[in-house]
Amino acid sequence: MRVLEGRWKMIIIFHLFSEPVLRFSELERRIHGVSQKMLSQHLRELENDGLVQRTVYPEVPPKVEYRLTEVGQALCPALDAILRWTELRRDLPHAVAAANAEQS
Amino acid sequence: MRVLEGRWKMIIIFHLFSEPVLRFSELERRIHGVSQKMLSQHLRELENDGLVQRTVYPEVPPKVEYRLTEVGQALCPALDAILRWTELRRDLPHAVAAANAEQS
DNA sequence: CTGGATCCAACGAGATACTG
DNA sequence: CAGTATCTCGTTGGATCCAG
Repeated sequence: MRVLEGRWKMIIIFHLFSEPVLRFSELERRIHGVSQKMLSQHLRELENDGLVQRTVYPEVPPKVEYRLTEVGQALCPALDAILRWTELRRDLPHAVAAANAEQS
Repeated sequence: MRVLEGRWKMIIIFHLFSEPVLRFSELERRIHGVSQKMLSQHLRELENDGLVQRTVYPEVPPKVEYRLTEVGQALCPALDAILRWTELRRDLPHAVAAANAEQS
């Protein structure tokens, strides 16, 4: 379960979910604020954990594609559920604040 | 979404999911390896984020109960999906390893 | 274009001791 | 019982420079 730990991992997977094949620079552009180091590091970890497949095309200039593996795709329903939860959360933050206020 | 970041947060929520009301020491016993510091710190953060409700009984000895808020409970389907995914992952780690081996 | 290497700051997390 | 206070250390993450 610690496979998902890391500032950008879920975000990377989200992007590879909505856009099945992405190159390094495309991910970099889509994920605002990520550094090259963190992107490649997280991609390597996700690859080692079997969530992401890395395909290298021996060309000049180099071209590398990333896509989710079968296991990675199996995660999508779960991440979708989390995404929907975050949206739900924004819909009723007042109830939360009110409950906390009452409590104290 | 960073609300869930932290080594023990998901685990805490899992326990409050299967056992709706737990005291501090009960959580401490159930979560193997957590320190008091991390437990109370994560519980405070979860409380501030509106996922966990903290109830103090002004008794001697002190008694504090933790339970999920409505928002916290809404997370359970998502966490369940993740849990099921981790189990699925253990069922086909061979396919992953094989794919990696072929790739390289 | 796709990174690797290096350095550094900030944060997370554990161990330990102490308290109302 | 339910924490807080420190200290320390390892890890994470960012910036920058370099390379095939």
